[in-house]
Amino acid sequence: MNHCFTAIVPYRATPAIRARSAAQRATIVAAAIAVLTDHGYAGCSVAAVAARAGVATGTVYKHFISKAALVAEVFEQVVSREVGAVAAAAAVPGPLADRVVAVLETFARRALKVPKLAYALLAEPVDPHIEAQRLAFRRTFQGLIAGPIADGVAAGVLPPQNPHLTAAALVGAAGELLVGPLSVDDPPVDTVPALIEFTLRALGGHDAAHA
Amino acid sequence: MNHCFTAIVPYRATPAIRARSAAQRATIVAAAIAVLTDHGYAGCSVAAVAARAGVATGTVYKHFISKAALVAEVFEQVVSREVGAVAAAAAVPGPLADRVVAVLETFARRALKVPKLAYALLAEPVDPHIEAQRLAFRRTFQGLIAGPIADGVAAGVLPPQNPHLTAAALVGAAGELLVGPLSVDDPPVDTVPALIEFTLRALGGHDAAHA
DNA sequence: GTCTATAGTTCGATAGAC
DNA sequence: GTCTATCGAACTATAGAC
Repeated sequence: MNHCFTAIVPYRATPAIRARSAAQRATIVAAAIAVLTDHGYAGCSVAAVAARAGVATGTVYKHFISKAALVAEVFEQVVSREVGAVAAAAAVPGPLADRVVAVLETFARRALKVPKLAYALLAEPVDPHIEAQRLAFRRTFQGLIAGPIADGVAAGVLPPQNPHLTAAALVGAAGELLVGPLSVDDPPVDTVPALIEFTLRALGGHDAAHA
Repeated sequence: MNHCFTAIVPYRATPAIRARSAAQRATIVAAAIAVLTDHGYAGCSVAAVAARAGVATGTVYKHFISKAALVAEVFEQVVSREVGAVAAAAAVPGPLADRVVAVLETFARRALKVPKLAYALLAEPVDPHIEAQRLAFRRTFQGLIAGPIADGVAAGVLPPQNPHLTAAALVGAAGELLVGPLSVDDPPVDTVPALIEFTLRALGGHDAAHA
């Protein structure tokens, strides 16, 4: 009788083990978000993330093939969260121009609360692969505000314009406008009002919104 | 007497050699710009640049320590050229709002003429070091249009606004608005008019400009 | 998970300049 | 004659496909 048989029975993770592994993975991602929030991408070393998660550095690589893979998942989660928050703001009833403003205001206010994180997501130099995620992120945001703009144009409360182009311009404007304030320790208080004014003027709906 | 002295006289490049080397370096940079213009950053391999310059790949590394160093110089040259062109557009006399429009229109028209190159400079995922150059590039552009905006506000032809924030928003808007059109083969013809309309509305100077 | 393809980098040989 | 610039093939690492 050969007991190799038992030896070669492949390792099968029990549900408990699998759950533990998933929990550890989630802990690591959460730790990475925390580090990113506190110290930005520059301070987001694998060692720092591991320490924050209470695991060894090598453990991170049991769950992610590389730092880039970890960061990619972090970006995805954070972006999903932000998109959700912003989409909720877009769903409130009210004048169409105000919905667009609500989206951008929500986006900006949330960004200014976690400046390091927002800067990492918006502008901080990162690896090309993550850079590609940014492009997708922006496109998603554009989609969220192109709808209300198109409705506003159709309803005649906004002047004729290509909704997708205006949406792209507004997303770019919001991002770039935030980059400066996000880089300093004390973001100036007039950033959000400035963005709102800019948006209302750019939509051409300042008067229309009051109609 | 020891004739080692003559032997250890170090090699000193003659002016002719130095000029030749500088010319070759310039040739390589020009070739890199050409490749970037034709095929974007994705097609900008060292081998492709060397072939275009008519030199061997190894020769590139005699002038640049790495591909990143080459690309950094390429970016710097191209950006200088664009900044110069745009600064000239900003210098023409006329209503202040129109100067801002002229800057953005010049920027956009030039970009649309060399879409691959412009996309590489504006949005294509590149290495972090080059990414940092982009941030500086944008800040330079902001400076170019913040002046006329401030003048316009001071003169009362533009509504009250923080010129630097509006400038940042407009730069971001122009960049983001161009990303889409630059990615497709045939950029839509309405991109530049849309940018101009957007800019005039955002400045709040549509009426003021006609005054 | 392995394999292939591609791209950045390096290095020894050669040819030509001083 | 010595020394160096140039070449281009080889190496290595990484990314994407099966």
